Amino acid sequence: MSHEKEKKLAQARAKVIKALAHPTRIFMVDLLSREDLSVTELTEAVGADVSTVSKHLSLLKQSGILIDRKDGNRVHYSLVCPCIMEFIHCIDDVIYGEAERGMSCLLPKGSEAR
Amino acid sequence: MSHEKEKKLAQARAKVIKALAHPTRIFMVDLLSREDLSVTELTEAVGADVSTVSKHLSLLKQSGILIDRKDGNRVHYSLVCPCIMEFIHCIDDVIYGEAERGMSCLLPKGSEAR
DNA sequence: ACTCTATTTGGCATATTTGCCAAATTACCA
DNA sequence: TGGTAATTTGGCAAATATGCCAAATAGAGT
Repeated sequence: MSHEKEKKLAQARAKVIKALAHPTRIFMVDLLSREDLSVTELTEAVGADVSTVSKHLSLLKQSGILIDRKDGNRVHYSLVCPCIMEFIHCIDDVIYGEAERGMSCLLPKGSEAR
Repeated sequence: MSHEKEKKLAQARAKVIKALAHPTRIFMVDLLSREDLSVTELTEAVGADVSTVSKHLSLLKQSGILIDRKDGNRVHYSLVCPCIMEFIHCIDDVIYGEAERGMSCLLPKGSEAR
């Protein structure tokens, strides 16, 4: 069976994308794209239990999306790669497409018809 | 508690990203970024049960990522928005960053927060 | 040492997701 | 009309993910 290499790649990609696949985690990434924040600050913004937020952050860190930095008592998280937000804006294109059914992103691929 | 608007957005984003958060589905999207394929063709490439593949495709369609087109007996799926692959390539940057811990996505475009 | 505050971890009950089988559906063709 | 290939759907058991509580850990200041 071919495609073995592509399948491995897909697995690695899935691991990262899964880490983003949660409303709270996306929200936090969005916030962190503007400024670094501590767990407490994120917890307030999110409005969930601290332990829950901590686990979300841990997941995002393990996936290579965030890094943490100790600052005395606190831990600040920040985006490793700002391109994540570009990525997410691309998702927004899909959302628009869903709503308007006209077309969404950059180029029509020549396969509309509907 | 503010951020209500951003949270709604995060929810919409999560719906789309969740649809991508599976190795098989990413693999299929990758294949479809090169050419449209039928369910049978995708099933062969993926190596899972047809019903499983069909359900994956249905999910991707419902999320606005794919559209289907009937062709006689068959159904061909294709990417609605090619930008999805950019998104995925950005994910690759994160994967590299994970492996090399050096730096990854030295941005091709004007980025750096926004 | 004791006390806060901040963060992480363990445990667990409750959702959600996944993937296979079998059965239903749809379209083509003889 | 019957037969066959292509696709979807229903159902269900097994695997994962989620979120809260309680308990553990870490740092700063007294």
